[in-house]
Amino acid sequence: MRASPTILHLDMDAFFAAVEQASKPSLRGKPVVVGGLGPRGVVSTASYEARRFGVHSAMPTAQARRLAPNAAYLGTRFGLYRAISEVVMELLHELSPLVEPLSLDEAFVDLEAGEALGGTQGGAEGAREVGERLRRDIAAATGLTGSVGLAGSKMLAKIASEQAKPDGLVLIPVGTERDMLAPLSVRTLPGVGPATAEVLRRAGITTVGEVVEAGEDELLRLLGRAHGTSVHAMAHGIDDRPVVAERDAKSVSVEDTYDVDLTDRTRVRLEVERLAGRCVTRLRAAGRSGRTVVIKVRSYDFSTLTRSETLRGPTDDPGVVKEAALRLLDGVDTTAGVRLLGVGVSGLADFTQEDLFAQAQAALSQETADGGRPEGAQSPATAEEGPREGEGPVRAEGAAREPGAAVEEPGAAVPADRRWIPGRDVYHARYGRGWVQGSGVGKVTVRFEEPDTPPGRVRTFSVDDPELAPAEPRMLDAEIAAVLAAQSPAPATRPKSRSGGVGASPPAGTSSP
DNA sequence: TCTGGGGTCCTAGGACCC
DNA sequence: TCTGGGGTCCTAGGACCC
Repeated sequence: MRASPTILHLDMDAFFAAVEQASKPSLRGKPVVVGGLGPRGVVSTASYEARRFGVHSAMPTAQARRLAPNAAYLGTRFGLYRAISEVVMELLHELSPLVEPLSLDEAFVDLEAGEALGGTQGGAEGAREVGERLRRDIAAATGLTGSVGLAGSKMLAKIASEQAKPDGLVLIPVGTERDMLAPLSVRTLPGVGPATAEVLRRAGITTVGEVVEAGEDELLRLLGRAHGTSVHAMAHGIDDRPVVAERDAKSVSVEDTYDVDLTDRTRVRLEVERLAGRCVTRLRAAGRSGRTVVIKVRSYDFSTLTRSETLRGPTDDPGVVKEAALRLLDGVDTTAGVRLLGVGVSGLADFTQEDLFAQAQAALSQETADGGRPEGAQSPATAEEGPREGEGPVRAEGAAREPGAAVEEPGAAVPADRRWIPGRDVYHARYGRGWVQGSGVGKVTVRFEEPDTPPGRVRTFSVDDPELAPAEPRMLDAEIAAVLAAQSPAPATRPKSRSGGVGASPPAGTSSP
């Protein structure tokens, strides 16, 4: 605990939903729900208007639709959120070099490590001024609101920003934290989720004050060594965790939940291969390699198991990871039906240039020897495959394509850029820019408006109207536009025009020779 | 009303080693 | 002579977070 409230926590308000409202004038002030739109989708973010109906994050979208049938339901657009997040994070870096992002919309800043407080200031009022200025700068740059918490520790700064929501700032003066914490629910403490809260509740502990009263011995008995110690300290307002700028990822994983349970073993194997390919694509994009391959299988009844295998050395070879994943799958019974499959790699190491070069050489020579693509070679189709933002994986069993068929034979399924996901930006040759409001039975409904126009009107077209095409997101701010332009073409900004659709170039080294 | 996707950290048992 | 004992790696599962 430091002497001044110099740890800042920023939390953007209903971030994904707020971005959608900023880019869609007709949705401002209206209930908006962003998340998975399929039959098994869940809510990522609900706007404050939608929360009034009881809709919240992690709720099944089907349940949200019953609670708020008139809300706008939109798929996620991570490329756009990432671009805006980058601009916000840059503003944080102007305060201090010590910025710890927790997600796209949340970060800690250690103000003591920066210049923002100035030489003589440094006290509570200096920190408050920095926080208020930050909120103004964020609003000016993005049109969005964020809430700021300031305190002498991470935990308290985060509690403060929660109390500040929406669109506010709360500073917890150093020295007042114990009294402030005492009446709060144990769920307020970081690391206390549903399971821990239930253990504590059965022991008659529901508030932070009661945790303090229980004493450390009792907590250790109830929660075990590591957890008990941590909960005990947090309840006393003791939290010395430093703000840590950049941490290397320790694992990379990819998973898909299927709209309909998979039972066909061939299809299950095919999906595991595709997931392994996508996982390695991300691994290589990060310049990493990994030694342990993990698969995850969630059954029809939601029971979940993992199987892992540690290789003799780290790899970023898709063939090696696919083989390992399939080997692991061999030991799993999937006949009753699986709803989710996942593939991950952990035990990450940095791959050197030499390693990459040696691997490319090996792959090349093996290909020559085989007279074909080595199993390890990344096929363009595999790199290109995978669900776009806001949609689930391939719809249902039976829709399986041959591996590699996606690019060469786009007719095999509805092409990604012809699936009209609600919320996506589109361009119509006659009516201009707009966004997909809904689609079904061969029709797509588009609202023609842009961030800087008045609310627009709606028109309906055939889903294969040749004059209608997907469009890149557009935001007013020049800086956000620049970030968007820089990241395009990139997988995150899919979909785009058909000619550019193949432009999601795999990272260097993964394209086929 | 059935429950996403991407992560992190912790625990616990068995293998293996000295 | 039924049991050492500590350290490390691997595997599986679970809680938690956004």
